[in-house]
Amino acid sequence: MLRRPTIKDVAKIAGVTYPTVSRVLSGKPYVADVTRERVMRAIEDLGYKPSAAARSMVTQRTFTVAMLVPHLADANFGALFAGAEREARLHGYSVLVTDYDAALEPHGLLSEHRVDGAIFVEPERAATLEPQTLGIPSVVLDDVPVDNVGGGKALAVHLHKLGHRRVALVGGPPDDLHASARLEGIRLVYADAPWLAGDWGAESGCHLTPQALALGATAILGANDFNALGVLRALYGLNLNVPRDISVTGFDDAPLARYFTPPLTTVHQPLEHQGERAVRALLGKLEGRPISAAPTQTLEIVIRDSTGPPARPVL
Amino acid sequence: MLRRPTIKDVAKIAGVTYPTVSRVLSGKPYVADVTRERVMRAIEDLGYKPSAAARSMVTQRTFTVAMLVPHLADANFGALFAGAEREARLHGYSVLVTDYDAALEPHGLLSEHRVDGAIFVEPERAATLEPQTLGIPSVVLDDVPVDNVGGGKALAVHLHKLGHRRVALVGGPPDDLHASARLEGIRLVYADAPWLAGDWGAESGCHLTPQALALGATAILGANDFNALGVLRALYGLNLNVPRDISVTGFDDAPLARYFTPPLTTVHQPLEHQGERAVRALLGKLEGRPISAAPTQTLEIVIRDSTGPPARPVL
DNA sequence: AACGCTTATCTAAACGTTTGCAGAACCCGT
DNA sequence: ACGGGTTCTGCAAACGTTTAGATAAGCGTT
Repeated sequence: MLRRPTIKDVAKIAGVTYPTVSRVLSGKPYVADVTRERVMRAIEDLGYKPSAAARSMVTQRTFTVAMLVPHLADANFGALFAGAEREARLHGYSVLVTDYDAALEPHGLLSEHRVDGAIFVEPERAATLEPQTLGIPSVVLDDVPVDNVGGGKALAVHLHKLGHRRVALVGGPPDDLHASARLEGIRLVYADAPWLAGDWGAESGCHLTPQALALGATAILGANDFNALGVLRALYGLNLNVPRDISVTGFDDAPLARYFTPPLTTVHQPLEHQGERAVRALLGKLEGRPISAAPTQTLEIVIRDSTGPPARPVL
Repeated sequence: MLRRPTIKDVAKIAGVTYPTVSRVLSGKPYVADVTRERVMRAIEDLGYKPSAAARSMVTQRTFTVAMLVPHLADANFGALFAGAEREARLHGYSVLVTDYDAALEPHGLLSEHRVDGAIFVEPERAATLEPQTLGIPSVVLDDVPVDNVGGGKALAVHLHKLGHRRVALVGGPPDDLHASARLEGIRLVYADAPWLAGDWGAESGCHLTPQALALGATAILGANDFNALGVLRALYGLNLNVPRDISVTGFDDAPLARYFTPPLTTVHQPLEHQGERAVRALLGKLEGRPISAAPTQTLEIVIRDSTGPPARPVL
């Protein structure tokens, strides 16, 4: 197998010197049309592909940004990525996804200048990484604020109107900002609503449900949709009907939430949009543009079948 | 902001020439202990980080492989990635995830020699990309064969033992190999089982359910867990109880499947293991090692609450 | 017919590494 | 004291680009 063709090979068969090829490739002005065409043909004929390494060697840019998630395994970030990807591509950048551990490895993305910047999807680790330690610009997804408080409140208002007098928040890590904000919103309506914290998984919602019931809640709010799924599962096990006996809500409006049994009342998170905005913020930093503080994004409630009036106490 | 430190800066303050630094960095022999230490200290002091671009410029390697999924959005590949990542790291490689479109872009990963090889998670596009077009070694996840037929059969056997006489497969793209293999397994038991094809999403399972019922099925097999979730949703809407009125099964054992209502009987897919094996196969190709054909992996059925004896026709 | 302008191309340096080869210093047996 | 290993370090070329600056050619003015 022979060496891959380089810009010089192209130059030779096009009958020009290699910087000219470079000019053609990067669409610089001052190239005669006929030359450009000859070069293009040569590129085509040889199947030439530029070398990103060589390019970024001299430009000191990779035109790539990393999107870092805590654990790739719990990847509910699909739409988020889609938005980020689209926005990035629009500006000539590409996006890579990895998890924190892999990226921070000695040979990882972040340690070797392989990306121009990074987006941390969960603040978790980012907070502990001061920018100078990191060596590259970064944004945290939360730099694009969403109104978790408002979302929590909307859910609470909905339940209150239905007649619920006692509700509980279930799931979400105890020190998590998102979860806390959601709780805050709920407490705007139910001042003393208890919070049974856990993590973001279904398991958490599942095993905390009995406690929520013991506290007399007639509606259980999952801190996110997966927590809610766990709650649904637990109630099914307890032979309780949703929403007749108990109402349940989620948060995020995961694509699957509308297919839960019953379809879940939740708060829609515009993930795609957030992805876009995170990329815009990062590219802004990269190109030294002034970054205008993003306005807080309001969240819409989605009412499905998992909420209803509380069960009348049997007289 | 000053220039990032290079190997030369390190050399200068360590009082050696830069190739020596290079030797230290790559752990080459023939470096005096005291020199090595001085260099290490200099690296530390300067916060020097090697430049991946420069390195791969000369080595012609990036020590990175790409994992390509059709659409990042439907990312149920969590465990798969985790396995791949671990195996890759073990061999000094890192793994990046993107989707086909992004990777094949003019400036994408694959077009610019930014990765040494690629893993295609779904054969879909891979088939249309001959290796020479691609320019880099690649493997398709299916090169690591799993026994879809056996899995389908196991499910069918389970249902048959329970007493079901008529079942239907719902979901999965009509020309998909996995889906077809699963059907094949099912037909080993139910020779004339109908297949209502669609795609891999919940929606597909949802809207095909009425047809399955019309065909007289007492058990509906989702082509994957998401299809099954859709089926569950549709049955809920029809006021049918699972498993009392109808049995439902999935395929893949997604992490969430145990939390469905009711918890889903399905076939466990050892995704993590598959990820590992795909990486091993790819690295084998990369390093010119002979690749031993992987033995087909058998799949285990997981019985939960969504299957039971068929409803007796009301006499 | 010499002059400046614009347009097109070339020359050469630079980017930060790795690596083959050539010295230099040292230790060993003679 | 001397050749012959070792062990360490320096020198220089190479990897494939981009880009600033120099040069050349064409053309309309004077």
